[in-house]
Amino acid sequence: MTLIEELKQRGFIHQCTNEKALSDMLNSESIKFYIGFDCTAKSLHVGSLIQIMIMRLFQKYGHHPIVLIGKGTTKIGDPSGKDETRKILSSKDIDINASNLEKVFNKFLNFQSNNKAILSDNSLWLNKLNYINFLRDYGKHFTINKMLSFDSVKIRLEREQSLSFVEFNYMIFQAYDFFELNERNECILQIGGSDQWGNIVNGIELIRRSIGKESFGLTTPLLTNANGDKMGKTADGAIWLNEEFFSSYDYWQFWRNIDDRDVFRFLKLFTDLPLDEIKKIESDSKDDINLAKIILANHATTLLHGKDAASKAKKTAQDTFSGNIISENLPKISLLEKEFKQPVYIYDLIVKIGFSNSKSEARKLIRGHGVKLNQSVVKDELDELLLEDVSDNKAMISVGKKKHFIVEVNQ
RNA sequence: GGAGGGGUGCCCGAGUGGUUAAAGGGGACGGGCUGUAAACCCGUUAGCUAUGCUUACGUUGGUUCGAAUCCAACCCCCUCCA
Repeated sequence: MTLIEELKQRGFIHQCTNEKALSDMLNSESIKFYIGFDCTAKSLHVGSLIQIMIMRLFQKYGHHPIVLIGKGTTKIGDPSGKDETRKILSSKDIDINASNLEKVFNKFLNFQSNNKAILSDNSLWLNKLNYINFLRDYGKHFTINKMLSFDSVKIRLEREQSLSFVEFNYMIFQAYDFFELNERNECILQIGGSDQWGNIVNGIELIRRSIGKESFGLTTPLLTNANGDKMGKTADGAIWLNEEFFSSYDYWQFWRNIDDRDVFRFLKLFTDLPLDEIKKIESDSKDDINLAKIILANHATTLLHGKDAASKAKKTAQDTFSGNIISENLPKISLLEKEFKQPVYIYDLIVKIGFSNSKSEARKLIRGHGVKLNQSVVKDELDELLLEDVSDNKAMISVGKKKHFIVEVNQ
């Protein structure tokens, strides 16, 4: 099977420029390609995972991924998919975010092999641009007429929301990134989400117009779940990929709880399992789709957090959902016995562990019968945790059906 | 610089002097049903030292017994003109 065939069967391709020529090239030589990641957030989230997985697959077929960290473009802010101006981040925050991103790429890509992945950063060239020279050399290749026709711009204008000149320039810089990578690293392909199509095509055209070379673009579908919602965001926030912001257990749970209709699509996108094996899983799990969800959760978690974390998460889930076993791996609060001289309010503990943002919220949860102490519903919002609730030094408090934590009491 | 329109809770959006912590919708969370699913039904959706108190309708000040609502100044956004 060729790379393009596998990409298609797994559902990675949304649009592609000159597919025939690209496909021939991918089959005959090892190429360099890039995907850009801005560092506007403290971590990547699941929404970027499809981009990471496609890089992984390309690398498996012998191609060189270039991970372009957008330290330069982050200073501007991509208007695509945003209906309001982004906050301007300080250089320090950008650096912190960038290093968090790098940690994740290290898990998915190989930075050592022959066709090793390369990390690049567009502030290398963007920071030293000279405005006049830049406009003369590259600005002439862009027409306002065309720029105005881009969705990212059109939507802002239609909604009568302001689009600053700074943001308006984003697409030019992204096009220029491609040009620079083409010059520096012979990068001939840019991949991105479907919302990046316009920006990618701009880069291809800039390369063609300024130096007459052909380059390629490929977009992945915008990842939505079966309800059509953008993937990766929940009320608590995004499904972060860095463990310090989103635990491996929660990550496992995220995949375990995926919509039925998404399971096999996601197995193809987010695991390394061969396609025929996925087909087999599909027929094996006809009677119990939850088996397939567990496989998905195991594999997706293994890729990001490792095998141990995945099996630990699985075990924790089995323990907590199947019975009364209190799993060791749940989040924990430690208290001393003498602290029980003062009332230990259950709502306070819920806030402490981070399952609720305020005491009021925690109390409302209790009022709505959403909180359990050792499997039985807490009836009064002012109920305290008492020493007699603690057996074997432990008590378990549950918020909803899925969030649990342990209170450990020591002498 | 001129003329006009606008800024309401997580988001959209109603409200033009009084039981308005603010209709309605969306989202999210909790409960029920289930399979840790979807759909559906119900509830919650500012904070706190909690049956009361404190914040809240761009900002600041004013009028009033009482303001998201009226007045003034300022800030920001949009449209048109220069």
